[in-house]
Amino acid sequence: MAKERTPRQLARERITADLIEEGRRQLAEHGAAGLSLRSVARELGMVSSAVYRYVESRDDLLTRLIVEAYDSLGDAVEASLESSATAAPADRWVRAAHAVRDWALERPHEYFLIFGTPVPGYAAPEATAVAGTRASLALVRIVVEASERGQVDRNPGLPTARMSEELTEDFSVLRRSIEGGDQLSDDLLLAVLVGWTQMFGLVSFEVSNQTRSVVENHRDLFDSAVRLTAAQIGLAGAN
Amino acid sequence: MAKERTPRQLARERITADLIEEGRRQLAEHGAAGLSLRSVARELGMVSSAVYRYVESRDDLLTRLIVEAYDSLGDAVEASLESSATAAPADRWVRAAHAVRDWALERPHEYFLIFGTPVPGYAAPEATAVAGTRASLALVRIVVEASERGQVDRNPGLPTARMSEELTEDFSVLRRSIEGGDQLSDDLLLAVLVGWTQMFGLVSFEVSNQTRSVVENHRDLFDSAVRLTAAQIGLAGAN
DNA sequence: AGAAAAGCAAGAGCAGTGCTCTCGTTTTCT
DNA sequence: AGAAAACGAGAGCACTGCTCTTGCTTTTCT
Repeated sequence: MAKERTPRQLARERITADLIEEGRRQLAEHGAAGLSLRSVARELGMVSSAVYRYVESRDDLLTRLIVEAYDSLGDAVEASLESSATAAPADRWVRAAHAVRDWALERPHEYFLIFGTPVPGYAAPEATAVAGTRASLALVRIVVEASERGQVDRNPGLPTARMSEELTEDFSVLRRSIEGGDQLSDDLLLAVLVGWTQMFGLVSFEVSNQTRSVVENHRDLFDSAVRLTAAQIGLAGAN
Repeated sequence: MAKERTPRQLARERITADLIEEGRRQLAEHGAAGLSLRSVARELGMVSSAVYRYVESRDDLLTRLIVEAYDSLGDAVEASLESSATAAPADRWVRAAHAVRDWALERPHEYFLIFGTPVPGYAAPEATAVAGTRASLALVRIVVEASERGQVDRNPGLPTARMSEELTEDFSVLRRSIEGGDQLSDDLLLAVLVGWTQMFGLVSFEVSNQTRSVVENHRDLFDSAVRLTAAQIGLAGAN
């Protein structure tokens, strides 16, 4: 019961990988709308019907590319997290945010694949749901770890907002799904969610060129913005 | 030299309007990817080549729909602004934000047309740039008017973030392009931008179902979130 | 080892798309 | 009234995703 793979299986794996690779190439160049199975087949020197042996449909290929993109983004953010393990929480937050932004600017099409318009008839399979949370979880972890080290200082001047009972109930559930989530008070959790959505909102705006008439130095704006959200969360080292 | 329109011109206007109307219908139902000129023609009982008398291309039709969407969103937010003229600034902010959210949830496809993936070969014409800023400007106006009435209270406890010289220079330019922009200090302007991107970020997440596993009561979360950003901006009436 | 089964590449074909061009017809302008 | 412009219809091109059939090869079962 060894794990020997027959030549055919090996070939299959190689061809499938080539397919995805070429798909990723075309996606990066022309965007999701410009990804064509026929063109992928052509580029790989096979006839169009042959690719259906390896990929169920165009949507299937797209789904794999989405998962890949999620993983790639997750890798980038987690790498940032590790490299900043000893830094001040606020700096960790800022650096992780920059990791997201850099990643997005480098691969706008892949970013849109994740955070843009749900492609064709959408309904992104649940497969993506797992991989999809890595980047977000990484951001949360910064706050959790900071809190555990007593490096979250929510002084009384920090603004808060009232929440409905239903929302605090939701927060209880959410907290339980986060490792070390009991570190996060309702106020803190809300601030984190706000910071989280703020960051992705700004990245989205920038990647889709929606901030072009607002500012010239996008990087500086982003830096100050996430630095501000770090302060609003109460992360130590924000000033 | 009266402005009498010939029957043909009248028919042209009517048909063009019908075309856009049917396009909007299909967009709302199937999304931008599912918008087909041939299908629009079919639905209107004309042959596919005929629509090219009224619309240059598929992208042209899409562009008109984008402009329409921008205008529709702008209308919605400005209407909210007027209806809340006498309310506390923080409440105006929250209500305007809900206007955006409600609008987006009602027409997700049109929302994505504006804030989602740049459709096909993107390069949204400059025509959209004008209409595009209305909703954002409305939010800014809330803060400007609040400031003019002395209803912005940036007490010393409010977090801030340092900015580069280039960014403050950008802010100077930006300020001049805003009516009453001299009301907005650097810190305030940054807070507004952060609140602005936060709001759209959260709406985007919700419309694209990215918050499904985070919370159940999305409306409550949104409400508390924008209420918090109102407080972070320093709008009076946030507590 | 030999037969059956499964996997595979290739081609033809279907239905759909955006878009162009031509050809009569109708409307408008001079 | 005659010239010019606008129009609807149709055919056609190049492209897409996807299916089905046809032979051939590899793997697996007996």
